[in-house]
Amino acid sequence: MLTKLPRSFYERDPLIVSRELLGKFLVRRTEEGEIVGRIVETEAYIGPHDKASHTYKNRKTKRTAVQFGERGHAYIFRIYGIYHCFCAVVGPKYVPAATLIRAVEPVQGIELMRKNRQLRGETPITELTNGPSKVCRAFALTDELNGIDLCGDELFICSGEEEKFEVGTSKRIGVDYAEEYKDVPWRFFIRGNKFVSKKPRE
DNA sequence: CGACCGATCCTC
DNA sequence: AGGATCGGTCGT
Repeated sequence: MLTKLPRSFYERDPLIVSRELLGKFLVRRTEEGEIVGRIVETEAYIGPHDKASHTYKNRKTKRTAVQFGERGHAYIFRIYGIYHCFCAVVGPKYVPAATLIRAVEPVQGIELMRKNRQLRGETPITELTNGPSKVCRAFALTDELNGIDLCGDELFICSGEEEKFEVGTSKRIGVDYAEEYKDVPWRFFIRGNKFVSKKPRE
């Protein structure tokens, strides 16, 4: 039994929210069916001080605007021209912050995920959603869904039957340019889970 | 306006 | 190890 997370869940310290999103269920409803994945890896980006964040120095642009709005909305952005990343806007009001969903464990709608990924040939299930842009492909998350309310019915996150797990932390992936913020332990993952994107060095 | 580059992934 | 591919960002 899945219960949609209330907005108050997102309106807390970004590091707490990022950690507590582990084990929760990401749900996407499309015309073709419902897709569900268990979140196994997240990262926190906390403007305005975090040099890895798009909202560093409170940079407010067309792209980053949703991070300055109501908590609990989707921040979806394009990366390397061809991929997307999906975050939940989190934190106290007026602090632009987001939790990047880096990996999920497929739970439901697995064939639809495969179709959305447009992969040729057989791909092991562990390769389906073990990275932020793979999650976006599998869950059909594109620019049009940027800013969508995660308290709505198209894309949302639920609590449910939570298996017990240990939380691991590490530095974030792909932000080595961020100077004194490049090594902060703001990546969270379920220890030992097969669907985590990269072998963590804790 | 031009140059540079990225919260990535796939193929060689 | 390198390429895809384009909008954000910043310097001229």
